[in-house]
Amino acid sequence: MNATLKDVAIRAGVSRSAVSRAFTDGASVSEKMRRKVEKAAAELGYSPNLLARSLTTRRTKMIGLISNNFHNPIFLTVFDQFTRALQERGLRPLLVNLTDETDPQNSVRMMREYSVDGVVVASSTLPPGFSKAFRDQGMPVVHTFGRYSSAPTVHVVGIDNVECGRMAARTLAARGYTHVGFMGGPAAATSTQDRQAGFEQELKNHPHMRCDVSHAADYAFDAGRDEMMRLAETGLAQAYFCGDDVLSIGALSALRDRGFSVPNDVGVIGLNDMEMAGWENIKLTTIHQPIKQIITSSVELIVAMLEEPDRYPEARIFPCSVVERGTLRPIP
Amino acid sequence: MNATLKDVAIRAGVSRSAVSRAFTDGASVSEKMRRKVEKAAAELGYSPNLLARSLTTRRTKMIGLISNNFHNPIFLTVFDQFTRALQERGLRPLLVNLTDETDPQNSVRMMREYSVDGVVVASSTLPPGFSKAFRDQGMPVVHTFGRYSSAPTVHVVGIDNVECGRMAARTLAARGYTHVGFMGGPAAATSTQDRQAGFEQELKNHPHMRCDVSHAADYAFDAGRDEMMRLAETGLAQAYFCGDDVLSIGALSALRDRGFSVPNDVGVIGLNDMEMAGWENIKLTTIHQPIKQIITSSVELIVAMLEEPDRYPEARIFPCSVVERGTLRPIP
DNA sequence: GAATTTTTTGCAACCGGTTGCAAAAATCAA
DNA sequence: TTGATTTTTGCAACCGGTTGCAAAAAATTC
Repeated sequence: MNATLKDVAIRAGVSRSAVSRAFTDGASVSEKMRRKVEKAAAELGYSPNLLARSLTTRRTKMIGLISNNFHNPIFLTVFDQFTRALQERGLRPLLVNLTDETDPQNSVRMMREYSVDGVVVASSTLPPGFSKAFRDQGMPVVHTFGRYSSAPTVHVVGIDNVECGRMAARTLAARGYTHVGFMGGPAAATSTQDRQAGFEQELKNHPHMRCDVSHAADYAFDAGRDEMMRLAETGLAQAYFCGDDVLSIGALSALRDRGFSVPNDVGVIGLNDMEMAGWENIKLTTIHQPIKQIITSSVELIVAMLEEPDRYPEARIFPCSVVERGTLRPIP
Repeated sequence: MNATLKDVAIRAGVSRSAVSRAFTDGASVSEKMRRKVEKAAAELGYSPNLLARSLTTRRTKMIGLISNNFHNPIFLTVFDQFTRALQERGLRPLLVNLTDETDPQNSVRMMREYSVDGVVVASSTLPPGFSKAFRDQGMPVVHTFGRYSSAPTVHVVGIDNVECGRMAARTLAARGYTHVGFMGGPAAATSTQDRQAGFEQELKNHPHMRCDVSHAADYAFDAGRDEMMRLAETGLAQAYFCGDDVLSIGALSALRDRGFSVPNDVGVIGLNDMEMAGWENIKLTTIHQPIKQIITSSVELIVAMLEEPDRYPEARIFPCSVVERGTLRPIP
């Protein structure tokens, strides 16, 4: 059906190797030969089969992009950035949707079956062991939004969630709140655990501050809304650090629904600074996570690993900062 | 590095064909042989290379998933649904991000290079010619959210945008608005053109109604907001049909910002019924598009085409319906 | 113009699988 | 037990490419 190398070779009256060389740059071919081959190829509408090629070159130019969060709008940005950055480098993302699965074995097998050149795990909820499973199979892997560790076994690109927790606590303290709440995402998510740990740790420096802790079932609007509804029944703190913007927006919706004014009655600070956080009808005060830089860096890293698979693991941590909008009361 | 067929064959002391057969179901292998091979394979951690296999079977089990909208949150749902539905059928999506490109030739070549089994074009803005280019190359293709045509040349799954336009006009007419506005997405998008056509067509049945027309630069929050800001300067209609929910939400933000009350001063009706449209602080009246059904159907269709590539083209059109929330004044 | 060096080309083997065909083994019938 | 039939197995060619090596062609040197 589609023209093959052989067809082009016959048409151009040359050997198959010659055609192959004409299509790989850096190969030893004369100008005359290249032109002859290109002409024949154009006439036949030939384009090389990358998968057949990968058999010998051992490069498929495919990168497995694994995620388990298709509910948080932030991930649309994440996919956008990833696909573009990969495409710019001639790579293609093979998308894996992991909903509810945390056992890496299936994914590892699948990625091996497809001979992807590398794997990007884009998730703030999967445990470090997940990405480690790929490394153990000798696959280049980068865990984007993964847990920061001072002794990483796998390349991690993201933020220091513990520090973000601290930052949130400091921000609330500075505004004079004395009874605060941490509303995390799923308790099993590493990002939630770390943000909580940092938050509580910093509060120890402010002994007069009380802290409630609770968790939403998911990093999603509904989960945040439901959890805040529940809290509104049982009694509210003065201000909440929500583990994520989409949770915060859900929480805001619940608060307004219950007749509470934000920030007068209750304050909210989120994390991510997603596009929506800046919308006029939301105006969420939040901690900015530099998504774009994180992803660019992740792609650079995975590309570097293609050249140097045994690269010494590193953690690339990007600083975050508070973006002041309208959901916390001003500094007194 | 990774164990190959040959390694397993040697270890099990059988021929390579035997190993191959043990891994393809329906092949002629004795139970004894299968067990022997599986044991050796397990010991070596072998899993077959799907791409090498695809060379002879001519099936890669990869589906190209092409989209050009990574700004509309609705597409996160779209990707979620697509990846899951494909995965359930043992297929993998190879994601293509098309930002700003409407020439299909590049994409076609790329999809051929990767020998995808089929292509799903998920876009309401790309012209029919785009998906047709794949069909012309003999590739199974489904255009999801594509333009409905009574004589489709390519399989289309989606809604009747013209009818949606009419529906919006009828809804506004029933509420007694006499000066309405159509605020579309990009003028080049087929969905915008069709929605506008239906809208204007229906208004002809209501000669007392006046209609303004304008377009946002993109199907995105900012674009909707900017466009409504502009309209607020030059004079507003009583109610707007916005070509999409995310545009509507942008428009709402602008209206509230400019001090207009919705629905008292200005009414808004959107299209899509995205998750956010139901949020408490938004409560957008909109036309529901059955995304889930559309995608399930799209995947069923592309799977069917793998068996029957020359299947006669069809258009699968799903009905939409108005979801009443809080952004239009009640029927008088 | 011959000898030497460099560049270009084709041969043949290989990448990791599948598959048609015929031989071998197992099963069945008498 | 033998012969016929069915099932299982291995051989070898193939899928669509790449690549090391040696021969051929072109370029350079003297």
